Order: sequence, then structure tokens, then C-alpha cells
Amino acid sequence: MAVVTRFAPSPTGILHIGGARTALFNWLFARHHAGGRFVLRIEDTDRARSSRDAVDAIVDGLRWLGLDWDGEPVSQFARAGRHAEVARTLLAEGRAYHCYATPEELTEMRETARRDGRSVRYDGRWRDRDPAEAPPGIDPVIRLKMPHEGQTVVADHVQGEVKVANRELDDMVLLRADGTPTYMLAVVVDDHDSGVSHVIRGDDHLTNTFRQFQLYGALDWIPPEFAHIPLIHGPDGAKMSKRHGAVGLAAYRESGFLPQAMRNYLLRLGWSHGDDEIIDTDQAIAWFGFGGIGRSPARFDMARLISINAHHLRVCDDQELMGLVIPRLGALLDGNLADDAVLRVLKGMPALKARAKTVAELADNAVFLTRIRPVPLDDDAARLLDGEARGRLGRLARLLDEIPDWSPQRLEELTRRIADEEGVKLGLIAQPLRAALTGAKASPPIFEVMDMLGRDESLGRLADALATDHRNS
RNA sequence: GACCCCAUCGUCUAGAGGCCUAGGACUCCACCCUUUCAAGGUGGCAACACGGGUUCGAUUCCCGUUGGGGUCGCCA
Repeated sequence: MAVVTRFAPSPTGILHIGGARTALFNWLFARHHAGGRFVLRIEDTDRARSSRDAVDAIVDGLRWLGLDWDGEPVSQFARAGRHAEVARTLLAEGRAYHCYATPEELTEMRETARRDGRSVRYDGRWRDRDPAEAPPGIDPVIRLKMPHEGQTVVADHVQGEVKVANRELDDMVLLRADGTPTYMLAVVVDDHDSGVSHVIRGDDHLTNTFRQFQLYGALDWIPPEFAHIPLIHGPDGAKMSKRHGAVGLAAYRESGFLPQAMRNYLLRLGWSHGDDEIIDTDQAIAWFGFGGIGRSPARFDMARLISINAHHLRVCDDQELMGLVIPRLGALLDGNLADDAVLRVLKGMPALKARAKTVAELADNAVFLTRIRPVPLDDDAARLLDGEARGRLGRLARLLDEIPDWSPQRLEELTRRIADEEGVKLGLIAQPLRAALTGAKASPPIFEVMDMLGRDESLGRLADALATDHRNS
């Protein structure tokens, strides 16, 4: 049987971490199987809460994460007619019935049940009543007749065999009074109609599964297989909130996280393959399966995400990073990003990417290469350029001016020789030099920096620093 | 409250009865390397929630307790 998975978010908010991981698992499972399909369905039956912006956010988020779906996204709302038809069939077959209880009546019923310490369920008051007793002027809902005896057992690929006594299941609403389908009806019909073979979703749907299972039975349909993955909690173990990582995926992109890092992190949150931590996407597709999914909830850990991101940044292709960094540099420089500056950043990328944890940090660290002379010095840099340092730098500048080969090796040789002659440690020259060339006290290795900057720019920046007196500042 | 699920270092996890003196990764600390910052290397701190069983032997199996989470809508 062909494997078909789906991601079925409701467009009522942002695409958060939990949703992204659910999508990732579904995608990986489909791609793991030859011929597998991954479909996207927008559960927009709640018209009041659904929005176009939310749909866009979901689509953008999935694209950014690199999770491609097969075929066009399905709008659940557009299938409302089909859902209603199924409900009416069930009604005609006597497997469902009209219920005329008003919302007020149901609220009262629940409050009473809760007060008496009983479980809060619909009591089936219209289940066996003669439709002739229907009160006038009330549009009924259609409810499914759940069995009262026996138990419902779901063989979940993650949670194992999960069972519940059928008496715990109440007669759920299939079709609302206005003729629109409820979620319970819509998912079952849509999953069935689109041939979904495996439903991989959050643990919060586990208890819903019992009821959906009954609906499949009433329809004489074979239910798909289920895998309920544990939820992702906030760092404090409580449900994700805005304080935590419950911001949209877009926020992570803006913060400078790489999609490949995000996939890696999300994959390892709730799934494992021995001691493997860094897993690229091809490897993930090859390895992914239900066996590696854990049963307990995981907490979101920003430090770990950052660490994984730093790794992917280090191994990322330079050109790919340039594409991400250039817009950020442009913004940092108010659009004054010169072509030769871009070339310097490209040349410096191998050294730069090893020192950053996010793309945002990478851009910050690269900005010194793009500054237009004279480059501003920060306080630490200014402090390094004291009288003695300037004296040594002056001498170095004169020798540098005559050096035939502007290579990191020759530059280092020369500088070390001067340090020797002056009887000082290399750092006493290298640090002021760094301050003069980068305007900061930390940077990639200074001789590499000189190479990135090139002879003219390096000498120019050095001259600028020597010409300005920072001792009184 | 009822029902369902879960339980190994602070966090993510390995572990499928003896391989466990419980392993890896992140974080943190120390040292090494070193022109700074990183990276890297070495070492360290740190866990089987508790109580009963089953067994020659339990982190691993069963039961209970405690703790955490989820679901109980004409929301999805």
C-alpha cells in the first residue's frame, strides 16, 4: 500500500515549533518510502478564526524549512458539501441522529455533570427519541451513535496499544446546526478520501482518535495507521507559550537560524538514532521511522538549537551564506554596501562562518570588512592603541609598505620579526594592529584579516589609526 | 473531577533482563592549543522519581504511589 501522510494545520495563528516538527515527521516518513506522498491540507472550517495571512505563514514556513508537499494544498472548507453528504448518509442508515438540544441546554448539562463529579459528556438525550417530538424552530445537529458496550483499541505506532471503554465516548456532533461539518467529521472524511495511510500528529489528538476510530467503523472504512508524537513543551516543562519558543517559524529565520539546522534540531527533539546528533536531511530520510520516536514530551532548548545552528553554519557553502548575509549587511549599512566590500566578505567567509552561531551574528562580525574609511574604533580598540603600541605600529606600517608579497604567511613572518626585535610578545603588536584594522579587539586571525582587506585598504586603515590621536578620547 | 498518555544527568537522549562502575550531545567548569575571538583537543560536575512484586539477576517486565502532560466544544 502506498504511503500517504499529511500535515493538516488550521490557519488560525502562526506556524510554531510543534507544528513544524509534526510537518517534518510527516514529510520524512513520506520521503522515506518510495512513492510516498506528503499532502498539505488547510483545516479552515472555522471561518471566523481562519485567515489568509495564517495560510501564507504556513506555506512560507514550510517552504523555508524545505518541506515540499505533493499536489495542491487542499482547503477543507471547500469540501464541506462532501462532509455533509457523508453525515446525511450516516443519518439515513440510522448510525447517526438529529439532536435538538440547545447550546444553553448543553452548557447546563455539563455544569451539572462537573459539579456532581461525573465525566462531562453528552448524555444522549435525543439518541432514541422520536423525531416527531422535535421542538419547532430549532435546527438540529447530527450526532454519531457511539457504541455503549465494549472498548475501542487503537494500535498506535508510538504509544502502543491504547484502549478506552466505549461508555466513556459520547455521541459527538458530526454536522452543526448550520449544516457545516465539525473537525471530527472533516478529518476522517478527508483523510479517507485522500488515501492517507499514516496519520502522524501531536499527542493532543490521542484521545480524539478513539472517536474518529468509531466514525471510521460506522462508515465501514478502514482507518489509517496512527502515530501520536509527544508534544514539545517550554523550557519550564509547561505548555509552550509566547514567552518560550511559541513564536512563528519566521522569527527563527529572522534571528538567523538555518533551515537545515532547524530540521536537525526538530528531528532530534523526540526522535533519535543511537548517539547521532548531527544528521543531514538525506540521512534523516534514510533513517526515519516510528521506532526512533520517544514517548515522553520534550522541552524546547534554545542553547541546543544555537549549538546545532553554529555547526551547520560552519559547514554551510560560502555562496549560500553570502546570499543570506548580504541583505543583512545592506540593512546594517543603510544600503551603502560596495561591490569590493562584498568581495572582501566572500573572501573572509571561511574564517567568519566558523565564529558565528547565527546568520545575524555572522553579519555583525562581517561588517568591519565593509566599513568605509576611516573605520570607527570601539572603546576596547581605542584603549589598545596607546603610545607604545602606536610607535610599534608606525614602524610596522613602514615595513609593510615595502613588503613584496601580501600573503598571510609573509605578513606574519614580518610581524613576528619586529616583535622579536622589539623584545615583546607578538600579541603586543597583533592586538593594536587588530584594533586599527577592524576597530575591535576580536576578529578572525589578524593576518588573514589583512589578506581579506587587501594591501591598500589595510595600509589605509593603519594610516588612519596612526593619524588620529585616541589617547585623549 | 472523569478518561488517556508519559517518567534515565539542568536539557535532548542511548539503553529493548546480566554488555551499566548507566554511554553520547548541549550547557557549565578546568586545562591544552593560541596574536584576539571562535573552533578543536583533554578532563570534570551531573541521572535510572518512589514503593512493592516477578526473577539467580532489574534502568529495562508487572502493580501501586507521586509528579508531569493531554482530552473532555455546534474550536481545530
